[in-house]
Amino acid sequence: MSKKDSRAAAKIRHAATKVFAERGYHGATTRAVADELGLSAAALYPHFRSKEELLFAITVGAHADALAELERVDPVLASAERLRECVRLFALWHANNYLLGRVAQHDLAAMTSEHLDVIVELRRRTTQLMRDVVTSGIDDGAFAVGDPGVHAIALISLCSDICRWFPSQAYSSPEALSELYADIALRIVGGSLQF
Amino acid sequence: MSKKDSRAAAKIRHAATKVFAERGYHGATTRAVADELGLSAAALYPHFRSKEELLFAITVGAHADALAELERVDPVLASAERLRECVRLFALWHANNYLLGRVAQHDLAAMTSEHLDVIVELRRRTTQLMRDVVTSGIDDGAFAVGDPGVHAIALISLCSDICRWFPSQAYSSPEALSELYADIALRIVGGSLQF
DNA sequence: AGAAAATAAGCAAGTGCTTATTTTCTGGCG
DNA sequence: CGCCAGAAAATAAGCACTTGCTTATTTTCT
Repeated sequence: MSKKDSRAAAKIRHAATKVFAERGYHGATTRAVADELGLSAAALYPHFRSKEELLFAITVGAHADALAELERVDPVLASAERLRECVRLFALWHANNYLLGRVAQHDLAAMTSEHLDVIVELRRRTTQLMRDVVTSGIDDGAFAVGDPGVHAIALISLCSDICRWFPSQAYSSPEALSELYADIALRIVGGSLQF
Repeated sequence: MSKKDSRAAAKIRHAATKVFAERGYHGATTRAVADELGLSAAALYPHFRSKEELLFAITVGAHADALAELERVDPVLASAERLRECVRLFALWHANNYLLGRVAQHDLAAMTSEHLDVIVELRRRTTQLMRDVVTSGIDDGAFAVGDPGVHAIALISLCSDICRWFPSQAYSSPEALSELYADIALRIVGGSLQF
């Protein structure tokens, strides 16, 4: 509960993120998480009531962080610049936090339905925000596509899949990659700025 | 071993695909797979030596099928048409076989390293083929991007992520979706046919 | 009757989690 | 500074349950 306690909890979350990302939630044991910190398995339980609560803490944090990146982007920017910045930051987050992203996307089915509801709502807001950006670009003529929904999904697929393959030998700089992805995003929606 | 045996094995693979897709490999039990067919858990073992071999059979089949779709596309087509067809068929496979795709992408870490090697090779060939398509389009001036590697990854991300969210209420037709994705693919590489 | 298939029963190992106990830390006082 | 009471944290041990898989037996089919 104190500041010390929350730092201990953060260390456990970090270790669990690594272990869950490597083996999957069900494939990872509480003993393996504790081993990562040199603790016994029982040491986790003063901080998290169960393994599933630990997963939820990781997952909700990751989704909230990624959404916060999108929400940082100023909505009064011109459509093309707004989309570019959204995709750049969203891709950047997934490259910088690829272990977190893997856990957050991979183990949704392992959560209680109450916890899953919280995650689904965060994902809904993420998709909605990306769709709004595409829609306003279509409305003001900056983008040249018909269906904002499918293009928003495509943009999110593109970025969130980064954490599956990143880093690779050829692409190990999060910043360079996210600039490339911002270019790709503008082409996906038929943006005209780069022509 | 006989025809009857391989049909029984196919039924087990199909049931396991559903159960593995729902709960993940480690979250699924051999008893749950057998229950899906109304069999006892022991009935799986004449057909597959272990749960992991069952996973491998599913995973290698899925990856080989998806790669076969790409290899069906005639390499002498014009670059834009070739890419469009590759993405259309690859996206179509992932929409039509989303359960298979989930298992094939989700549980790689649960396999033995010998089995994983086989999968990695199939994925390497898939990525290589997509990169070749992009590269030849750049070479003959049909596409207007600099880095074929990152664009091939983007195209594969786009298609393979379909099996994570498909179907949704708004997008439930594999054919319509894959046509849309073929359009998106051409824009990603700066193709000029659609302008 | 004889072959093929599936089963019931169960084993050894591993799971999440609990609890009684020990260790470690903290801060005031001689 | 040393020391020790009280609190906080971590542990060892283990419980109840589930796991993948095996084997001796029964059932099913021709």
